[in-house]
Amino acid sequence: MTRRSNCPISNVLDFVGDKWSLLILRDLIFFGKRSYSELQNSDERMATNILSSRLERLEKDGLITKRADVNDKRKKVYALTQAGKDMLPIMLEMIIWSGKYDPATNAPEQLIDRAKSDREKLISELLESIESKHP
Amino acid sequence: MTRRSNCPISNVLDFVGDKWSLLILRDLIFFGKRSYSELQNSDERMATNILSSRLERLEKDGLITKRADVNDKRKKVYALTQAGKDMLPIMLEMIIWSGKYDPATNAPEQLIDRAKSDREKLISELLESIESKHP
DNA sequence: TAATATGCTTGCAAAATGCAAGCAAATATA
DNA sequence: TATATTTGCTTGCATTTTGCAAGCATATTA
Repeated sequence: MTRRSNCPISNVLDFVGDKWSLLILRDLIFFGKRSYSELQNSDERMATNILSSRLERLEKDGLITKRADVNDKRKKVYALTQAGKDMLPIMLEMIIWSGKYDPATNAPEQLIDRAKSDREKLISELLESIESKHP
Repeated sequence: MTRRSNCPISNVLDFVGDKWSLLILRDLIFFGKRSYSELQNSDERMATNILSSRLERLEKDGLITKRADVNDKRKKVYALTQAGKDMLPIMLEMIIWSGKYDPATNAPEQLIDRAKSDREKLISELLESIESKHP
């Protein structure tokens, strides 16, 4: 989206202020997904054309990268940039919010607790777990 | 938006996953706005029909309340519920992100620094400053 | 060599957004 | 007291975005 103002909140929303972009980043961070088909199979069932356009935009905006898979030439490997990884704290706060207000949340209690009281370590562990999947 | 899954991130996006809702909460928290016309005059210039529909939805979703103004019967007073206030940490993380990646951000350095290293106190101060405006 | 998997694109209908104008009730002004 | 202005919206319409379904080229597997 074109920049609406210099407000730091508005700015983030210009990048990921829609229903899908953060879910793609979530899948890359929390579920270790890397390919198009994996991303397509999330619980929320994003339409394939929307997924395609979001991936394009996230790449253009520097939040993810897209490479060819060396083993399977049909596949592409999607990965987070540092800017994309740095969206994680925003997501953790969302997890905390839902932990408080959504009785039906599927967030594990332990994750919510750690987001509250062991943030920094949780963040490094989650990001390290990505590294191990992107050798 | 209708609930797409039980994911805690998806859940928050179901409430505020659009370009405008969080900016309304921002204006209520950071700028102490309370009336329709004040909300209409943000830098991002939201269309009035969109503002109207978002306020309606935020109220229905329990993130804000709408009362009549006792002094001026034309006016309505919009205020945050606790659930709305609890979106603040999410916004603070957005401020931190923009502080790192947006060279043109208008976020005061002191705010960014405090969001990083003095969060809890910053949160209470911001929320208290709202109280004083909603006596 | 045929079947299947993968990562998309295309076409179209439906929904959401954005713009401009208008409008009733309350208040301020002359 | 009459008129103008402010406030908080609504309405109508054009544009953009989303969602659904089908299709398609290339690469891999059977």
